[in-house]
Amino acid sequence: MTKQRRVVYSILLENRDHPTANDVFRRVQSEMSTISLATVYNCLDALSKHGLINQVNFDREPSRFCVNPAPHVHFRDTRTGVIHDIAFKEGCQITDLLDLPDGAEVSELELTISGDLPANP
Amino acid sequence: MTKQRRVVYSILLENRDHPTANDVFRRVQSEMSTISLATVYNCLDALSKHGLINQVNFDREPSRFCVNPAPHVHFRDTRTGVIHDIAFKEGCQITDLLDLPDGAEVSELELTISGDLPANP
DNA sequence: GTTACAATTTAGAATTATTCTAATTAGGCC
DNA sequence: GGCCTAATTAGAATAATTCTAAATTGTAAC
Repeated sequence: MTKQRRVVYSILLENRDHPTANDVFRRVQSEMSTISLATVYNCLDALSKHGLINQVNFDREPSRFCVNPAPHVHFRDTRTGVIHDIAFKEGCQITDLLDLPDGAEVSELELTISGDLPANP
Repeated sequence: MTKQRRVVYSILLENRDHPTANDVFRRVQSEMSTISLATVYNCLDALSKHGLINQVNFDREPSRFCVNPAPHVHFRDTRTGVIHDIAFKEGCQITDLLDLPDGAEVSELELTISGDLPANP
């Protein structure tokens, strides 16, 4: 854990809105003006490799980053653009629903959903 | 349906190995040497918009294209790199497993899995 | 058959998220 | 302090995709 990685991580914890690397860069700059974008990428990568954060990909948009350590999927509200973390229901295993070949071992799984949420009254 | 779109589509039907736009370009070139990469992108986009094909994204790798019209997800065998189409088990709705907010309407859903398949004996 | 029009294709330039490179800096250990 | 490794930095490079403007095609009307 370097100074930069700590700052990047704390910025992510501060506002869990699934920022892009660039968003993170701008936010971190405001409290560590000498940091470079490459470092932000390095830090995000290091944090990701150590399992502290997750990289979230919607289609081919810029990657976003998520500090939620619990297993979950992502739902983008197409009206507002907000990305919500969606938990699994108690005791549910997504792979139980799939016709996976015998012996298949899942190592990574990413589920992204887009759709509409009813406007809050 | 233009000539180019027909060729792109037939190339995809011919070999369902989830090629990238570039793969498609090279294959199409062999029977229509004047086609341009931009056209391949246009065609893939048009076919995709009309629901004939699906764009498949694994992390930030180049998009791949899939002609399987049935609902399914993608499993990449990390050993061979091959991408397999995985069907849902009978009558299974992935969203049933999720704690979606009330009234959420899913319009798109992409599930990608990486893992190991046992080597075939 | 020609003309007019819109949509598509083409080639190449532009964009942009990300990665790479090489040089500098920082931190830990003797 | 000096040494060593890893991390950071700035900027260039990469690569998938999109954009632009000109050329082509196909179609429908006349």
